[in-house]
Amino acid sequence: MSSKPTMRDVARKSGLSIATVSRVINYPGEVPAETAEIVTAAVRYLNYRPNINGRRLKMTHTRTVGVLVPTLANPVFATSVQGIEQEANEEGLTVLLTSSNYDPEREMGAVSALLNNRVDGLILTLANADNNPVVDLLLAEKIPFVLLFNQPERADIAAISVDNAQSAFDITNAMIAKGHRSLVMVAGQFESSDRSRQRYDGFCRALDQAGIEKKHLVQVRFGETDLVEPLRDLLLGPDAVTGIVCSTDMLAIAAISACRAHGLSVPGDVSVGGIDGISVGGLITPKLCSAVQPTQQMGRQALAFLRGLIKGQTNPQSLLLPHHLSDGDSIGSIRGSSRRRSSTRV
Amino acid sequence: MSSKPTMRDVARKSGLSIATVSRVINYPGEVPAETAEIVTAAVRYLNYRPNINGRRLKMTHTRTVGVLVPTLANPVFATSVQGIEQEANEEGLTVLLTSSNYDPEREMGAVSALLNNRVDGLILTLANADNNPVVDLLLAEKIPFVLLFNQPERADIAAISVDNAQSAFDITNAMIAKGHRSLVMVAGQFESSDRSRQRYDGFCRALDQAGIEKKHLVQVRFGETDLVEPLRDLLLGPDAVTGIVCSTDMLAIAAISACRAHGLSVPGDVSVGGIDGISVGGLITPKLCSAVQPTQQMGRQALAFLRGLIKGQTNPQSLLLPHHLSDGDSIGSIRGSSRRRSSTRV
DNA sequence: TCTGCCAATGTAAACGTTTCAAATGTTCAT
DNA sequence: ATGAACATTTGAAACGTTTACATTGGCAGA
Repeated sequence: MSSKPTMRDVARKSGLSIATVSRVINYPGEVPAETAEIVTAAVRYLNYRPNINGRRLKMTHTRTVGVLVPTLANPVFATSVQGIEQEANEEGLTVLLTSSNYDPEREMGAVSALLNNRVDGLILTLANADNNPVVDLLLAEKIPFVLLFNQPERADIAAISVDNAQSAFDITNAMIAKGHRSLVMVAGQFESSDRSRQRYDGFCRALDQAGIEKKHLVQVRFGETDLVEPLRDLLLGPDAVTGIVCSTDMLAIAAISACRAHGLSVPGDVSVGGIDGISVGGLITPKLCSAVQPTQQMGRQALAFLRGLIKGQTNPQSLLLPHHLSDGDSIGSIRGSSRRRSSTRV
Repeated sequence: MSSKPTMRDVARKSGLSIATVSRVINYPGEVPAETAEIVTAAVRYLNYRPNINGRRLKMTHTRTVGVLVPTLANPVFATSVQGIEQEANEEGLTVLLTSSNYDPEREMGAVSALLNNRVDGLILTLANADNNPVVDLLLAEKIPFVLLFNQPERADIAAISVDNAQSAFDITNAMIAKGHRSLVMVAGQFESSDRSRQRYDGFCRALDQAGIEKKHLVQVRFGETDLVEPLRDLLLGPDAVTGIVCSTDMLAIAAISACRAHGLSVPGDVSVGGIDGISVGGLITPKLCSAVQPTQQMGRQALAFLRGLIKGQTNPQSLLLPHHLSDGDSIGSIRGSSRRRSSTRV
């Protein structure tokens, strides 16, 4: 007997029927203690473990949820997955994880694979939530899903996010409040992230409100961490900026590094702010100023939300969680003289 | 017809048998182009997607691998999972991800859940690879598995890792070479990570070789990022250290932060070195000196390795990948005067 | 003793695949 | 015309569960 023991084997061993065994395993309460004991003894003796695939085939639901994130390399997504996992674990749900690498093309393939697995529902962070074929597919097939970090325009889609535009608005304002008038936003490419665009909108709104005309934008491929060249002109050129607003903390950390590489100090010469609130931001020097979102909590919420949808709860609601500005020291007051000196130095 | 279309539906629609449909889907080459066309038309028309659970039940293998990591919050593991995912994706394998949160108790539960899913094999990063009940279970059940980051004592277990002791030895030596004689290692608790212990061993070996008697050790819970108190005495006390070797880069970043909090500069007053080589280490100031392991590559390798075992390749081999020291500037030459000044300053 | 009821257990039919063995058709040399 | 050889296709039996329904037996009430 080399193959794995099945329920039938347990039944034979315990002299009971396969149905009783099944009941002992799934509804322990509905079976007399003695029989349960016999069965569990056989289970232990044979080292039996239920084949979940048999169950999944029979049952209408699989107690499995699919998760799609752009990448695990950015701690903001890794942390959200942690939250999802925790909550899933507590509920005895299995998580199927995939990543798109920010590639809209791969999103469909990944979701397709998840659907083939007959997941009960999905948690997705999409490149672009609006006009997305994946969203259309899911709606058409009536598969419950929750968007995470996306802020779709349509109101009938469940989504958990912070207010992206407002986050960017706030961090930008924090710089403006310190006297900065010449700012650039460093953002991931808009095609790869609607968050990027929304955050850029918030950045622009803040500048507009302050009556600042000049709006610089530097876009980089996702995963790129070398900002030395992309920022050269804006840091050293004739109309050099004094503040860099980054659409993610990862970019902010890279921006600080680039400033240093150009001989500029942060926040002495240039101020830098980020968005996301990844934990490492609080450990580096200067401590990163960021619009912090409750990332892990958002993951948990997303799963809780999804469970509701799976249970049949209708009318998906979007949830905008509050963000807050962290008290870092990567944003400083403008000091015209210091900035001039360092920019002429090169 | 609200329920999902099945293969039977496709067969009916295309006027062919269910067996032919199956063949078109699984072995497209072995079927005349015309019939294939008819079938795929029906598939498209019905929006049919194969139910993987049906297949998994019938087949002996599931084309699914289970992955267990301590946490995704540490980029070193997140990155390795990225590597695993990439390779799995290319092979059309599904990844089931779980995390133990460094808790040995939870390892068994997590692996058990993965086995219930009938994964074809496992990639595990265990708290402690030696005398581990999970390892025993897997060996007993003859489930292929590969350890990642673990360096087990037994030679008959497949494992992919760098040489942990040697990594620590090298980074420690780098400090000694700069004149440091008073060193501490900051490590995660040994019960939660055999890597920690192995790295501590390497640290000790380097000190021994240099004839340094005093071996300081500070152990912290995993996930802990506040080292201000744990390091207070060793940074400010009478026999303050000049160098901190950390068993992970995350700890190293936290250690640098703690030094700053105590008014000490890195590397001016204290040198700090890490192990792992997480990417953010290269972006912060000072650039982190670290014993770098090819994390993502290790993930890919682990999966490639696992595929071999699943295919029946016997005699699992361990693989020690090379590490290298990164050229950072968190390790500086000893400057007795400077160190004294700053330590008396407080 | 019989009836009816209830608790405990068992029987058997799915669930959606894959795949072996068998059936059907087609081609071609004889 | 016959049948061998082959290319296609099909029927049907698993795979390991869950669960509606049937069966069993014990026991209370008459």
